[in-house]
Amino acid sequence: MSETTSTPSAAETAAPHRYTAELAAEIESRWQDFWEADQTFAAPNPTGDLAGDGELAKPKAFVMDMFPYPSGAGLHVGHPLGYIATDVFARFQRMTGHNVLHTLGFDAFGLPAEQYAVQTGTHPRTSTEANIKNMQRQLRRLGLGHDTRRSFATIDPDYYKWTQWIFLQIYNSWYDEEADRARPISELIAAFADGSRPTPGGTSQAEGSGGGRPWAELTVAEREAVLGDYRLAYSSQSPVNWCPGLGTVLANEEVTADGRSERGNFPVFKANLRQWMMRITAYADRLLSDLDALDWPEAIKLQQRNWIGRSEGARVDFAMDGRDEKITVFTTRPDTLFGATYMVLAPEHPLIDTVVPATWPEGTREAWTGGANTPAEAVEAYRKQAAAKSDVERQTEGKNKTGVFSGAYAVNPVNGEKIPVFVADYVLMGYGTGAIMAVPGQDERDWEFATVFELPIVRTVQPPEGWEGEAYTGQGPAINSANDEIDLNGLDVAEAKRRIIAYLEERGIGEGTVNFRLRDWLFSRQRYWGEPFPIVYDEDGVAHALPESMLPLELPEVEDYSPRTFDPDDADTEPETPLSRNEDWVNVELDLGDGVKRYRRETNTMPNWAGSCWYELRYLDPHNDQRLVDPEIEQYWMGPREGQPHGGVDLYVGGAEHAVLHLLYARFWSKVLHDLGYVSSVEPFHKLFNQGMIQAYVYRDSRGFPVPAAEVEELGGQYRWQGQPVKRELGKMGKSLKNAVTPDEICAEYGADTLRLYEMAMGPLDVSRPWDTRAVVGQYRLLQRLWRNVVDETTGEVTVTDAEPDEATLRALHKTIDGVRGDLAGLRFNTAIAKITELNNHLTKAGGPVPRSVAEPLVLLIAPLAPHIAEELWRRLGHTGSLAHTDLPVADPALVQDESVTCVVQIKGKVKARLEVPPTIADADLEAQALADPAVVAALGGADIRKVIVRAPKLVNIVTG
RNA sequence: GCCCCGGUAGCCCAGCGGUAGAGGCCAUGGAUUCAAAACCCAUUCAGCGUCGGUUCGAAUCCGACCCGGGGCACCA
Repeated sequence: MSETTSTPSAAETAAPHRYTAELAAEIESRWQDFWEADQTFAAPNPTGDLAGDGELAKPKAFVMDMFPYPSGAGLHVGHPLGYIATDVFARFQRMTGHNVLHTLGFDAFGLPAEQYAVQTGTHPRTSTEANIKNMQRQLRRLGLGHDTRRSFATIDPDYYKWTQWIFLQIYNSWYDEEADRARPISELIAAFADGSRPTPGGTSQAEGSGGGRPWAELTVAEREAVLGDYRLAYSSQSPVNWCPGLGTVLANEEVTADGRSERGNFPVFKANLRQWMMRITAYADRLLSDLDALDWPEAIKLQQRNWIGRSEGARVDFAMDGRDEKITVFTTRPDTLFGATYMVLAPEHPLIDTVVPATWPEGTREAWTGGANTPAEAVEAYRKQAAAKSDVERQTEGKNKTGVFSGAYAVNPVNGEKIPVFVADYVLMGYGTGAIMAVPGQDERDWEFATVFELPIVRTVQPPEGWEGEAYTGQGPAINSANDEIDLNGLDVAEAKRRIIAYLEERGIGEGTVNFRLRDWLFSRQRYWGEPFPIVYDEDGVAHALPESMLPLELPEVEDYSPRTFDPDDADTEPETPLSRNEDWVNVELDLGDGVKRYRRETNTMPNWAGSCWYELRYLDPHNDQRLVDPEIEQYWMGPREGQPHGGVDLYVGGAEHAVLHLLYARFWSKVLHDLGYVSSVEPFHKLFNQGMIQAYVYRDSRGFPVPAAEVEELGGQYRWQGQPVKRELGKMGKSLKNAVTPDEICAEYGADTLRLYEMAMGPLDVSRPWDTRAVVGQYRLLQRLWRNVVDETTGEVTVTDAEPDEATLRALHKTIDGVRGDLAGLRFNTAIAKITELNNHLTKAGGPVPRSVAEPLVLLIAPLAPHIAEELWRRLGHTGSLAHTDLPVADPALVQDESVTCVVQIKGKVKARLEVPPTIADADLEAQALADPAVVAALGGADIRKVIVRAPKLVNIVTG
């Protein structure tokens, strides 16, 4: 050991009891151990294995984070921002008389975990569990007050047993439109069986159908086909998003606007595949209307509303010219029906094949034929071309309208005009009916198409005077809209819609209707690392649900768990499920109630959203092996109550990137579980808060490559790395940008309390801001001054006195108490810290020993933010046990105001004098005092006073004539 | 193109009709030290993105525009 390290430094000699990083580390690990041993944060349930000793007299508070993927990269300082915030809030709630449930689990299935496992060549479970351990270590070091008894990971068989169980409930349910809720499928079967509900005929999209025959006469396969059209989870053959680069299909929500996978940014193609779907569309209306009573950021509500995309309009039937078929369209502008001069079918529209004539009709324009000899050839060529295009290509080709004439004509039902039917890819099969009536006069897209193909344009809404634009989509009186039976001319848009809908309904050729953009949720993935479906197929290919007794259906151990991925740009590929490679697992003999038979297992797995769709419920009752959650416990923590009509978690904090995906899916599952009577809450999350992102500077060299940010030096506004100039930009924090800062580093340098304070003090929680390691020291200094206000750095003795604080200190304390309570309740942690700092600075400046009656409330106030140092000081101040459940001080309203306030006297808005006055001064007294002030008299110079505005006690404004 | 959110000191941010500043960083000066770091004390720095309007009074309310960030985007 060298001399320099063995000899204590002068500072250590002078102040051996100073709050240093070493002392902070010692205090922090000691209190973390104490909390764990003491189970300080264990929240009692009303009943069950986690029930407490007595009555749960306190109001509850259920605080939650969006749980993390256990990434192999470990945490950087941006990750725990939300976890610290919820911990501060939870601790605050605990100190204001609440029974607080706060814990954290892990969302450990899914693509990221699997990809990481593939990269590192280890089994997903091995790497995932190691990552979870590492993350738990990092998080524990931050002093998060979690009820660790309630933590779990979605990959735990005890957990995913219930994920599978919920899937079965959804599978075994249907949506009763009349009752407007989900009901068990058994009730539907009973209704079919006793004839109280007729079996549907011929509408099934599945092979075979009931065809309206009595239920008793249907085969098992036929019955299943009928039920498949009702089940809330069903398998169907339909166009889905196929992503060869990921080797799996994706939900619409996982595909970006430019047709790429949200994860990995690979191209996505349309492919017709049999996949599992969730009938989320049945809940479209409720998902929309229930948003209103939620305490969510407006931006998120708006995104959900847009995604659900409710639009009111009408269905209208157009008869085909000379044929029996009709084309049904959806339009939001039935009032413009007289202006419909052509129609368009989506390339995938099933009617195309039947309506295309053998030859081009007389007089077909060359430009409409796409150069083909027959309509069939033209359509076939166009469909091929459209199918080969990825959504990316459709996007990059912009809004140039393409299409081809089908050779068929339809008839406009209100004016009898023969109008041509086109096939064009600007109409999407997935929206409305996949067919439109085109009204170029009032629709920009139709106008463009009509221009390209020289189709007639009829305005049916009078544009305003001086209108020089093309399609007019605004309000105005109807024109050119009358026949012998109806006259819309002169009516405004809304009234014209009403009249025409009534007209269409009378004649049975249309009806007012509501259409949604939302589509059913594609629920199967061709991956290994997900929940297996509890479904098997018999020898006829009929699906059967596994009974609850066979759950959990565990993932088999396989040699090769990696997904089959393809050339990302090769649309002509098909997914292959990893589980299908395992014949021993796939082929089973089971007794499902009618003797032992051979079955094949479903080899798809569930998407990673499945596990996060209901985890809030499992936190409540994590060890229950009889039900997913005890109803009494669910009612206690999440049930509807005053101000929370739909129930739900009291505070849910997470990133805004889950605005649609996770939050929409979780809401959907909540509603199903509610309808089926398993939970009392209708919504999972009452209050949602989106935290901002911690950004970081990225420094790039002349080639544009990131250089290690920690090694960059700043010289007079210039940034240099190893002598060479580098450019600075603001970006995300991460290993690849060489700017990651880890919580471990900051904890080692300053301690967890400093890190917590810094992250909370950087700015409002919902705002993104750049990380600045140099600035962290500011919060460290605060803690050092706080420590020094209580503990003598030289002797380690507690220095507080029993003397009464002076008036100014007392008022400062109560103002701080008042302000901090309000700020913590409102998640304004940055201003709460500023107020605590202000009080602490006041005490530092006052010098001398701090009165106990000030030091103790100060320690309590900072406890939610910097819990370790607060616990330590509280202990040194003579208290036993933890302060975690001690009540925060309450401000005396009489002491919240200053003794005197400065009143500003303005003349015509300009400050001319200042007066020290009591805060309770009356308007008249203040006015008199202001007018008598020598400076004011001088400034007035005898001018006429027109008006005096008094806002006691802060302001007097004199307006002169 | 449409819809949100935001532009206040060199930087991060308070203030959201009434004195432009709560807090922190940085910088500078002082104190301390044999010296330095740390700690302590003090100070500098903006007229609130731009232009109009409302008002006795606007950073704050309203309108238009500019800049930055986010979302949506052939959805009939």
